[in-house]
Amino acid sequence: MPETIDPNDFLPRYYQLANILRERIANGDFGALQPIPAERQLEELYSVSRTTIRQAIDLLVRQGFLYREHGRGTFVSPQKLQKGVSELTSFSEDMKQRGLVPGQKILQIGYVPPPANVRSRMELPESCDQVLRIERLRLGDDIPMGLQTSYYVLPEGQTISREELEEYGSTYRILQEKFHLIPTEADETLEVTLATPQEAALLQIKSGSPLLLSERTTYSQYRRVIEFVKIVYRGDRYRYYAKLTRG
Amino acid sequence: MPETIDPNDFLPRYYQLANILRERIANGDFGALQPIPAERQLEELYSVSRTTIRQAIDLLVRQGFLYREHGRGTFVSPQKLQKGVSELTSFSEDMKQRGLVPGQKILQIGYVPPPANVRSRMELPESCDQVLRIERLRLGDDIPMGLQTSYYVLPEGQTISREELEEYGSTYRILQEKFHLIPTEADETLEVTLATPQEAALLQIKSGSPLLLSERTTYSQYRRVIEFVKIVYRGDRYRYYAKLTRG
DNA sequence: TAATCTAGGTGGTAATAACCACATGACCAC
DNA sequence: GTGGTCATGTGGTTATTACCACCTAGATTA
Repeated sequence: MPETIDPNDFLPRYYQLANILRERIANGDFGALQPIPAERQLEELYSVSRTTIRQAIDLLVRQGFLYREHGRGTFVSPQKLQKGVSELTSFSEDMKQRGLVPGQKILQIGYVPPPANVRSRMELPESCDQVLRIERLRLGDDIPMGLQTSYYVLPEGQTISREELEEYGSTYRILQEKFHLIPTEADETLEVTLATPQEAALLQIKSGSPLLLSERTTYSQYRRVIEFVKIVYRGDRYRYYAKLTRG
Repeated sequence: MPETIDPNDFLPRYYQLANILRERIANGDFGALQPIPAERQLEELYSVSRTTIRQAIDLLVRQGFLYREHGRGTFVSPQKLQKGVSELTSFSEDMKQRGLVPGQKILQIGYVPPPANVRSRMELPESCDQVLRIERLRLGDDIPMGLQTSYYVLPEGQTISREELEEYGSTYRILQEKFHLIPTEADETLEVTLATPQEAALLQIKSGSPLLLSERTTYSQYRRVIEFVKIVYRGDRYRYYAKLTRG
């Protein structure tokens, strides 16, 4: 990890600086609740303008690593707040963040005519009569965590095979590496349901057990819908985290 | 609503401009998916620098009203995305956003020694042996939506009376107007539970019905814990919304 | 006709300069 | 002591200028 800023790097300077500072926070160079150097000192330290310094700090503040106090300084957030505001993550990333090994068992994969609710949530035109549907049992440390049904509209003539899915593990990786589609934004709803006998059997719980139902529409960098994902999580194994801000 | 920027206003110019633009979006001056004027045009229109324009737009992008496309322009988000990213709201604000009239029935209010989980979530020191506990039935359009238990540590010698609570309606209003404490950030967890007989009776549902359990620790502008709130929502009446972002 | 180039638009990044608002601590007057 | 004042350091706001990266449409060319 370089500790200086390279003006010729393909990454913008404020982004490089944010990475450097994030690294230094992780290293413990700056302790929790302690101030980082003042903006005008950082100017000298890294030989960039205050504009750039502030852009980097803005980024880290939004990501929850730092907070500012007018007239006092910029400080390192306590550990537990260093999670990022409602970060969009795949199931695999989510599991890793929780310290579990993500896993999956593919139940079904194939093309289907989109159900009405899926059509509506994905803003599909009338003309679209086929979507890719993937149904998977999702595991954390090999224990069933949830049942996931996801729908995709892929670029003309493209598809995802069962083999690819097994190889990559994460659909987000396939979307990015094969189709160059970057999940950028999502709308998610959470509610409560009870397990149907089928769900219960797959999740290894009693029928009628409470489940946390998540439905998410994900958008690409082009503001197009990429996927619609429904996951029912085991109520006894899954807890949802959010960080909220105001102003 | 003024449509020009007053340099002498106590609000910063970028903030005034954000308000003006948000208003114009709401008015339909700029249609969904349509571009707003280019940054260099806005400079002329409102006689402020591009720095200020970009700060205002940044704000509206973070709040979900606009999105940018490099080389093309800045566009108005489709309606459903105009919700703001994981905004920290009080129960009352939440209900209003859903188009319901918030209500409450105060069940209990008084000082108690903090339970262990509350002590831990509020990061209370050993020495703190009394916290204000408020238990309320929360209503939306006069129908029970959830059961809320909240805990507060207030400034020395200060308190909240039942009468104040009934008058103000929202504890967030009391915190801001009486104590000048602004809820700024919160950590929230969501999980599933089943209604106890007591909860069921109050919420007018069957015992054992599924509930959505939210636990939230709220921080003030000084990064101090203000409150810890536990709400159990009726599973059949409440759905949680979140907007997630990446990068 | 179709592919290519190019001018001019858009947002993105960056440096520089100035001044404002808030917090703090040293100092002084009472 | 106590309280006010003020210098100084911090982040907050704003203007100006410049150039880069990307997109689009119209002109140009094969």
